[in-house]
Amino acid sequence: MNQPNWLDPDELRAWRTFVEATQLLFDRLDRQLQQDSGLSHADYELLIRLSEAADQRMRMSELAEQTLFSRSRLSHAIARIEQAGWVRREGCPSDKRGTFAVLTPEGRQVLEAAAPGHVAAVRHHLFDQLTPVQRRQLQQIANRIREQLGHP
Amino acid sequence: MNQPNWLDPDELRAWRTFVEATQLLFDRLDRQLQQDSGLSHADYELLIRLSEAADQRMRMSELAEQTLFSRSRLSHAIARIEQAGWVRREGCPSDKRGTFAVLTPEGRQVLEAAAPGHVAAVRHHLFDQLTPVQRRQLQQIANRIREQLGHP
DNA sequence: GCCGATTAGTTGATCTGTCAATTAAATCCC
DNA sequence: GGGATTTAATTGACAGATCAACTAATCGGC
Repeated sequence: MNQPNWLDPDELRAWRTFVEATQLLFDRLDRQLQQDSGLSHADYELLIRLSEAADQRMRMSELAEQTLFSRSRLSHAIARIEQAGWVRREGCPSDKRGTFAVLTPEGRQVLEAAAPGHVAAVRHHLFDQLTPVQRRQLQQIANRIREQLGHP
Repeated sequence: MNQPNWLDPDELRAWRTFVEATQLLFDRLDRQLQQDSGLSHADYELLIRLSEAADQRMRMSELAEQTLFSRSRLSHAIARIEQAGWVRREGCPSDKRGTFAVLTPEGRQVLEAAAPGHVAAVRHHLFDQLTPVQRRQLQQIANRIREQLGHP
């Protein structure tokens, strides 16, 4: 790291294109969700993970892990969507430190209303733009990066 | 968009892997910058764009475009790093509505101190993980997405 | 069984980003 | 050349994220 090993022009171009593309993509998806359903992408992520969990519930710490939220962020976020009536908290009987976040029927409804539009947007802005081969390439590239960053 | 065209399992896996990988990557790079140089990635982006500009200066609106910041966000962000002494503002003589953001020598120093570590991190977490072929694939995929989102 | 260390989760202060409104100058165009 | 429109940039209020500090329960030895 002493004499910096600068990015060559191709790498720099690839890096900036990548940053720009992901930024634009996530911004667009966020906006779509927000406008069509009043959900932030964070909210959506939380609700969908809960909807997939057994009994519509998950321990806070597991939810944090799955969504890559910090515990603090998760506490605040759950407090907000609890306020909105989309989840409720339940204590864990076997570990009294623990809390379950539980998806409410209202939360499920909101999610079900939001999902088709969101999925359509992901499809439209991402998968429809890629060939099947590219989709596999992207999967492999992303997987490599993720693994290296310690998510095996 | 009526009967939702759900993602098939491969697509879902690819999507989640992609989201997770980008999240982890950007988080990691942010943290590295913050800890080693006290810069957020946003700060870094602003400083480097200015450092590349003719005369170390750029109009606010152009800087906003290049970095994909909203104007409001840029105003606030520049106010903060101006406070830190890394840029100053200068009025534009030919268009009195306009403002230039100008990199100060202190700003340049901070940037020069931050850059090698940041570049090394990008290299380590991204390019070193990819084959040259994959790097080209990523560039093309990102480019396709970016173009479709209206950045030709 | 009990004391230190760890783990689960929350809280409040602070920072950053967004949104809508505002100011001021330039441009359009008749 | 003067009134409507557009463009550049800022501002303030609010929403969301981070960070450090905190509480409370469990675990791990011994």
